[in-house]
Amino acid sequence: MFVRRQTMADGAIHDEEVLEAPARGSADELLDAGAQSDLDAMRHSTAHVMAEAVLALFPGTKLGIGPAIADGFYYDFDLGRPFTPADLEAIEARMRESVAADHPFVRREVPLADARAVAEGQAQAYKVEILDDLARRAAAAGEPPPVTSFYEHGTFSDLCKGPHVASTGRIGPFKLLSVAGAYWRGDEKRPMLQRIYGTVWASGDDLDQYLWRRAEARKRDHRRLGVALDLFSFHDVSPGSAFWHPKGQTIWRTLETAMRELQLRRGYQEISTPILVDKKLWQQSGHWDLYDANMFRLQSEDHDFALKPMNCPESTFIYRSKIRSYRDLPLRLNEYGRLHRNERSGTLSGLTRVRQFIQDDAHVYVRPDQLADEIEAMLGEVREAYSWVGLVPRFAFATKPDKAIGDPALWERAEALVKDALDRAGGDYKVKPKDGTFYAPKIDIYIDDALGREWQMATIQADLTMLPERFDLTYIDEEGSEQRPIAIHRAIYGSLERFIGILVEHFAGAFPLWLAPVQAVIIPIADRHQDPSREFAAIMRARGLRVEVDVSDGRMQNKIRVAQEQKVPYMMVVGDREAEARTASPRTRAGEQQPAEGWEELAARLAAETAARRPD
RNA sequence: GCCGACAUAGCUCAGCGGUAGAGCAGCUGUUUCGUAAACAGCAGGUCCUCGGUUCAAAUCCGAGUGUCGGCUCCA
Repeated sequence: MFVRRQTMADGAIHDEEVLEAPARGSADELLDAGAQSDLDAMRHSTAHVMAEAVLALFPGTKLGIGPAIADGFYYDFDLGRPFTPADLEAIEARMRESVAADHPFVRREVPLADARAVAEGQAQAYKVEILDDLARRAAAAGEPPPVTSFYEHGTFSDLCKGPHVASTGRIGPFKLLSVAGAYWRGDEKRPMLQRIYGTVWASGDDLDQYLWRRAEARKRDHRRLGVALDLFSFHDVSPGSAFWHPKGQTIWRTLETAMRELQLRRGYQEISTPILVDKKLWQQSGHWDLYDANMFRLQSEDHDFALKPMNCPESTFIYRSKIRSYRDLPLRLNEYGRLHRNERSGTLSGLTRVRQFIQDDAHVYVRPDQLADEIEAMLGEVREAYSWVGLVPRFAFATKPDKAIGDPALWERAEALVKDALDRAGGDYKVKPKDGTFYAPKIDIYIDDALGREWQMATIQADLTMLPERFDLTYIDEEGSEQRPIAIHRAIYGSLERFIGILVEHFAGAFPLWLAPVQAVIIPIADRHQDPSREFAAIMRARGLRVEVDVSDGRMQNKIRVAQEQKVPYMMVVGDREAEARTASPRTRAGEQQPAEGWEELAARLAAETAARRPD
């Protein structure tokens, strides 16, 4: 499944696992020895077999690392040139030979110094570096150099903590998937290696199912469906920025309207602030130093400006436009501001990674004693909004990163308050150390979509530093003295672009009635049914429904097919019977035929369904 | 940004040194039809851009632009 692996904790624990791992054993025994699953062990073993094949076919290749990952494995190689598709086929064939030969995996423990000598002898520079790192880490912890382990199968041997399956014959059906460049240790200043990705499963059925899931994910790809459903497009005149077509914009406005309704109920007030902002603001906020690489800058009349990458600093101008009393708080200011972030060209991707986007952003200024209640209420906002589209949020608590501004004491206080709110809201959450923003600890909200893929969506940040301190925000308390408010930054959909992209894939383009850009298509059978159809459409539109009449020259069957392909929730055929009786029997896009109803009743029923914002 | 691949009609794609093709969509005509494709005809292209090689370039080479797969899973 598309489950994201947890990142491992520190290295010391792994060293213990290494020492306890048996020299040989069944996959189950090895599992007991510390692998997350026998599947992981098998995936790791497959990576070894791939490395064996690569070394056999391309002697002198330097090995990077080759871990198991979600759904498969990879191995990084340095052979001085990229792999070709033909290389992959040859490697795969060579791997099958190794699997057929059923070589046992043998574990051998070697003192670190000896291992280093071996790796150096084989000119495996990356392995030498790994060993040196291990030695350095042990030294830093005041421990003796650890004993390392090698796993051998056939003539191949690789530095590896294990565990592995008993022999290469235990490796299930596999397939090499792709090659990609990958920097050594993810660092763009280091050499670029060639990474081969592969997948391996316990059974042929599992492999087929995985490949089917990949194919299904491709079919649901919002970039494909966005074109097919006429929602949006991208053009090289503005890379990373969507052009919204009428239907996509309808989805957008519908989501926005729903959120505005929620915000009104929760006491938010909407503001709007400029996009083009003087450098001095960004210097004051800290963005100029810490967010520099992500800002688009421009100059005019000797002034430096930047397009805003975030709305937050400007909202403080509205806060400070008058003296605030403790009675004014919480002050909830929301803004649908257009943001620009200069993402590196190679990272742009459809609607999920863009340079220009709009968030359903808000900044809520609270007294410290109000923070936990407010955050708890926001978690409720998230649950409500996500229920409209059938998503269930999960929460993660992200703490202070290394690159941060502000007084450490304030950070400590902010983290304690956020944690308190999370605990009070109940439910599980995981902790992501050092994953906060440079100005605030935060709660990140994740969902799993219909294909089980995890996405990061909303965020709630408790800021005691950037806005309150740097912009000197105050309120007057009961005693008449000045106090600092806390600023909560919060977005629920997050970026509307990204949210819609995820929804397209989640629903495979079949949006629920309340969100569908066209909610119903009325299909006249013959030309004489066009006027009655228009009359019916007018009744539907009077109820606020988004309805089209298909007056094209096609046959009814074809019109149904087109509406099906456009994933329109309801189709209403109008022929002699319907025109006469002023009724319609809706056909759903699931192919279900509903009983005939009068035009007025049907319009009222669909309008009520729309207002309910149900996710199905 | 870096590595690799790709870029042909609105869409999906074929053609891979010798004057540009299909299906769908579009337009026109015929058809007026009961719940997933009526029939016929027509039109549609600086083959991403710029430069080079060649008698000849969509095709080969180079540069640029954009898109896609990655660069975050740490023996």
